[in-house]
Amino acid sequence: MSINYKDIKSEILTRITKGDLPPGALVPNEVELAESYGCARATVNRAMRELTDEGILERRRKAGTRVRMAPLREARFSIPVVREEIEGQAASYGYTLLNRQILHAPDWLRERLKLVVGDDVLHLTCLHRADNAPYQLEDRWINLARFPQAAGVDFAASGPNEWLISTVPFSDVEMSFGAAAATAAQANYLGCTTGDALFEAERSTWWEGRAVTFVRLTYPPGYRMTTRY
Amino acid sequence: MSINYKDIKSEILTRITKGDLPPGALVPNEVELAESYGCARATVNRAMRELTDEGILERRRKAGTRVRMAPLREARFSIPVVREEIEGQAASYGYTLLNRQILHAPDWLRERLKLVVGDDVLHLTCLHRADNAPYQLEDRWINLARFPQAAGVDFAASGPNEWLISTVPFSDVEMSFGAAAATAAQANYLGCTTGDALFEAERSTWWEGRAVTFVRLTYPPGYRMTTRY
DNA sequence: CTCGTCATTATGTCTGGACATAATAGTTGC
DNA sequence: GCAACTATTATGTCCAGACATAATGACGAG
Repeated sequence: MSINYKDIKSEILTRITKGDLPPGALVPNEVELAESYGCARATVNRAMRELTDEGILERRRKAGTRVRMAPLREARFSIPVVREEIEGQAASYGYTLLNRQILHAPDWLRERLKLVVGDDVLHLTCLHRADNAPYQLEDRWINLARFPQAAGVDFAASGPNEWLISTVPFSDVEMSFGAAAATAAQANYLGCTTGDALFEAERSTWWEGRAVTFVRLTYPPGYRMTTRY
Repeated sequence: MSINYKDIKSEILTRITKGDLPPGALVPNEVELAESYGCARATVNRAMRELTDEGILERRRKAGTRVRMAPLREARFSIPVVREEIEGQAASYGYTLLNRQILHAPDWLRERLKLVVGDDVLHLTCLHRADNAPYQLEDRWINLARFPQAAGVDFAASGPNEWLISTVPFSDVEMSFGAAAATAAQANYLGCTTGDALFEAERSTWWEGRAVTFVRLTYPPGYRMTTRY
């Protein structure tokens, strides 16, 4: 029953929360800690490295390890595939493709995705339902200049989300959340009133410096996106 | 110039995105990989462990390592202290305490924070401004049964956020985002019209199983919370 | 055929050593 | 006093080996 890197993590964490190691304080160096815990430096190193990844500590070569001034608290949350999200709530999943067309990228999209004039995009509008009630309105734009094969896929049966996830890689993502008043079209599909406050999530995805897709997800009034950590 | 665990990570990642290792595929075991890369198993282990943490792989003892079916797409973002967020945009930060009172926790709060009937809470309402324009309306509730010292702090000069961060530890957090129509009071403080669509973030915090604080942050129309990864 | 037992296997972690690298602090030259 | 070098120091990474642990799959008893 020897010392575990997890024990060291929680021991250090206790010292911090007890005020023994206030924000900004210098944590003993790895060699000293290893000696005092009676373990190898690698073990201490792992504990400290993870605490650093978690935003609790701050490390600089030669300068040493310090407790972060304002502990960088990171919210993480997974963005599930809608279908899984709905089925996870023991509700039945429904999907409808509302609209599909190929067109030149509009100006605002060109700017967002850094596209070139004349690039074609596939524009899809889909509605996802949970137990038959509108759950999410998906406004999807796929860069055909990058993924021409998307033009040949039939999105009538399953959403572009699922196709993209299994076939298109990505490396850079920008997400943003906000609120907007429902347009007449949105209100119609989501079963609410024009002007209602809707929660909106947008995601842009790139691969090797080139745009893959942009999507705007809109939810009915009252929807909340929740995460725990 | 030997092999780095980062090289292994990106090599595996390339194999995945190239379709060489499709979702669900079994990745060679650590011993084999170590041999083929000509490095120690510990190095391969670290690469695989990090890819697992990042949601790319899935590992089970004896069963081996597999590429995740639906790569767990995680948005991570740090929740900055408002002041730092504003000053980071090269804007001047302004703060006003609008309201402060001690009262019994209302029912909805008791339920949310799992409080006991009769527990006192400190209720604060504050406005944060960027270049004098309303930036964030903070509706803060602090559990006095847990942190009685909060009652003695003067929040006139700086926000409860900063005090909490530097003095109160927490271990469990639940965050949620949504949209809501502006109430008359919110519209007044945020300089918008009643009924406008506002972006709302809520955060509940616990430490050692007991509630620390609950806060609801409301932003003026048009605000977007953005993250990159 | 089903249930429990046990060997096998891949990952999880630790050791004690090594060299690499970044950043500081001290020293030297101007 | 200032700038450029240099030694020192703490972290970053690696290695080769070891034992721990969880989960599977095969085997045997009922």
